[in-house]
Amino acid sequence: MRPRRSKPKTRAALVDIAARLLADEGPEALSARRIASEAGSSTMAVYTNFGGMSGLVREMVYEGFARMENYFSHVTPTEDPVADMALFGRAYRHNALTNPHLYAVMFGGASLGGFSLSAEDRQYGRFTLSTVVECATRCIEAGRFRTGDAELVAHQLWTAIHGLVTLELGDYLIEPCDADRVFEAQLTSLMIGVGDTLEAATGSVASSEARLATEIEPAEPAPPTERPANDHDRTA
Amino acid sequence: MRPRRSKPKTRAALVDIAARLLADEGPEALSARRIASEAGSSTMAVYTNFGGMSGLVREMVYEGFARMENYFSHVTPTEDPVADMALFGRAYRHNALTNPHLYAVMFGGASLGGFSLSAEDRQYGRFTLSTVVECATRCIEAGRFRTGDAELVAHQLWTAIHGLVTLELGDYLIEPCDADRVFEAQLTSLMIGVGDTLEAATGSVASSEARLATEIEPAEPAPPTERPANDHDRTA
DNA sequence: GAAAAAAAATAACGCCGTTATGCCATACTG
DNA sequence: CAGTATGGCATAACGGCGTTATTTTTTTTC
Repeated sequence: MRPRRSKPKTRAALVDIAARLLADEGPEALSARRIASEAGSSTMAVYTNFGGMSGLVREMVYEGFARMENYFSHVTPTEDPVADMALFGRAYRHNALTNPHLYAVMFGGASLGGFSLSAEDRQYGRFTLSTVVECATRCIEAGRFRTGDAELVAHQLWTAIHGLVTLELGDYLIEPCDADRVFEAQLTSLMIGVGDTLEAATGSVASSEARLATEIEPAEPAPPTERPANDHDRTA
Repeated sequence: MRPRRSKPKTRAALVDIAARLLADEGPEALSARRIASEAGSSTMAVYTNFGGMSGLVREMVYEGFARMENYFSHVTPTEDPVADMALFGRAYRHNALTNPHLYAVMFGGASLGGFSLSAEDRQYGRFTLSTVVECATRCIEAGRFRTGDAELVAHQLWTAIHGLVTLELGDYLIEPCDADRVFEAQLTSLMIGVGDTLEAATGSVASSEARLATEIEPAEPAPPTERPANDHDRTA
């Protein structure tokens, strides 16, 4: 005798409300009581649907990586792989600046009362890097990048841009070295650092700038992911 | 009639206990109640001495930057400024890995219940970069770095290494691209990116590795800063 | 010694995540 | 169609948090 199934409205409503609270008011507004109150339900709904706040936060993280992946999917490969790579960097930063609180949660920079992500959660989004690795491979094959390890190159670019974005979101980068300046200089330096020439890198980075507005920024926020609903797997 | 002055023991004791709790158990153990309990006093001590938890956290941040500056001060300039610069990178990472929770608090990566740092606090440690800027100037004067803006170069190196360290502390960097590998590759790439040659950068980065163990790691944790005691300036 | 004033103790307020309990709608079974 | 078990959800409670109003204690100065 299989009993009542939770009406799927509740779960989606909780996710939507949590996402809105996170985006509008930041991580401090993400409380089970607040979310339940706005959903017109009790805090128990959070526990039956997600096993606790951690589960709901994990859902947000998945959503965050889905958005990032959506932006990445709009980087169309061209015959200038280094420009494509620079565009990945711009897309990464654009995603972080568009969803700053979500980005902070994804990479632990958020003030989440106490619940933390599991190791599995942290590694969840690393698959997103696979497109970047492919692009790095094309850069190497084109003779633009020196190193033979595309995955290593992707990690170097990722960690560098992540650091800049993190400090930018934390308001650590101010004039005269504001985030825009450091970012542009860093993009070029990174390409040179892994093997490109000054001239080629400068050109490719410059050409990637226009593509941000045409290819990446118009990307809509991606449909509400509708994940396979892995309820009840509460974290430690 | 000037009244009772707080016996200075209490203030120092609170800072010491908080620092120990942060180092041993992480940011989640940093509660006014817990600290007061371990100090054998009431939570009010936190408010009279620091104006609240934010004030005490700010004190930790100052301590954190003092430790970083202490490590930086052990980077002795040599005739290979690029090796010196690489050593700054190693010192930065060493400091972060030695005081991981403290580093997380300094740059907002910590789960602090809700209290955040003021803009002033965030900019406090940027003076620490001045030694790095000087080193960048020497690199430029030596013809090793291309760009003329030493401050910009310092920011590029800082944000890149910060990103790597942040992801390393969050356990985001796993095999085969573990933190050590990415860090070593990144050090060299960064130097090349800002103008050094592959050969020169490789040599300087390699030579900086031995200096970490001899110059930086032996540096003791720096004396308990004994700051000018700016009590009562509670943050918003 | 007395008085003033700041530090610290006590206890309370309103948050938080979490959970034990119980109701009740639902979806199987017969 | 009726009965029943089962899982979602509301209620209310527990312990912990930062913070604060109130009171007590201690020190300094006259």
